[in-house]
Amino acid sequence: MPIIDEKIDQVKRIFTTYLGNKGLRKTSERFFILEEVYARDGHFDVETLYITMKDKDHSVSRATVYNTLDLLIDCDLVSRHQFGQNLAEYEKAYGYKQHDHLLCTECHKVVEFCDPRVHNIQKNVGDLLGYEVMHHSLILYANCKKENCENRNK
Amino acid sequence: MPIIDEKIDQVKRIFTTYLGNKGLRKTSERFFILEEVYARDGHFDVETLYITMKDKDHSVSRATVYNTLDLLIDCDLVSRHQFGQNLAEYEKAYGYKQHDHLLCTECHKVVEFCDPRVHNIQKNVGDLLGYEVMHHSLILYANCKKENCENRNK
DNA sequence: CTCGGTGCAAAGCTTTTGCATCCGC
DNA sequence: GCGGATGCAAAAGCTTTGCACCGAG
Repeated sequence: MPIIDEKIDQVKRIFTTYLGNKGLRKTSERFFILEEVYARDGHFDVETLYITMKDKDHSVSRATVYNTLDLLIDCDLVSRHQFGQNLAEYEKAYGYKQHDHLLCTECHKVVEFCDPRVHNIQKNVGDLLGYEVMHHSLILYANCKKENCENRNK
Repeated sequence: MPIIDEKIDQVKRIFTTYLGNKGLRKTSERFFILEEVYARDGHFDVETLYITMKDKDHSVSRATVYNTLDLLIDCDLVSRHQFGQNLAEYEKAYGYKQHDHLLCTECHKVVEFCDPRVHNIQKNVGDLLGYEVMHHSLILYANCKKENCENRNK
């Protein structure tokens, strides 16, 4: 059996357990949304997910999408990013390396990177201030140089 | 003359120069907004600034507030933060130490902190990926422990 | 059978836009 | 006086909410 199938099964088990522990119902809509999220690569917004599911005959309401994504975030299966000013972007989170984002302010390209020092800072600052840091958001705003940016001034 | 007065004069000179260089007009509204921003401590949102100015008989339109804040951000006199999902918060930036934020997810308190390693990461990652990083946003999401948090479950 | 979940549409909120008027240069 | 800036209100866009109906437990 391909690794990808194992992963989605594992994720479904985690979600099932989470729903059980919280006394929440295991509705088909919630699992359709989970499947669609994990079938995607990279970032997506609510509207895109909503349209895709409608096209696939797994239609759910926008309200249910928002509600379910909140649940998935709560059990760490999904992460939310606020790149722009008014549009939340989401991303599957289980089994993928923790990473941060660099945004090009010229062409709006998003590059993912990973630096272990971020985690150290998170830990140290938490200890210093007397907080337990659960997670973080680090965004670098940058200008691409000409040769790196096929979309410049797009 | 108090230091505070020197600072606002300095900031006004910077803004005047910026507007001059860009060929933008030096309107009274723009300087009223600059004054009000620098009279404030900590974070504020557009609506609060708008209401305060209306109460002080320096009434300007919301559109002008948004427009002017964008200019002030462009010349590094103001910084914008996206803490919540739908509300941008702003802060004066000139002459204040660069810092990042820790948010308590229990009581929504915001704590500022400063860690020099963040700047190193910004520089290193930029060099590695071939970007020039202009600025960054780092937010730590944390849980306060009981004794640190007078607002718990507020 | 109960009550939480869903769907739909309307409402809410922040931010942007269009257009007539105003004023810095 | 010209063209950019402002003010106002309407529009836009994402997210939340209210309510009737449905279906998991």
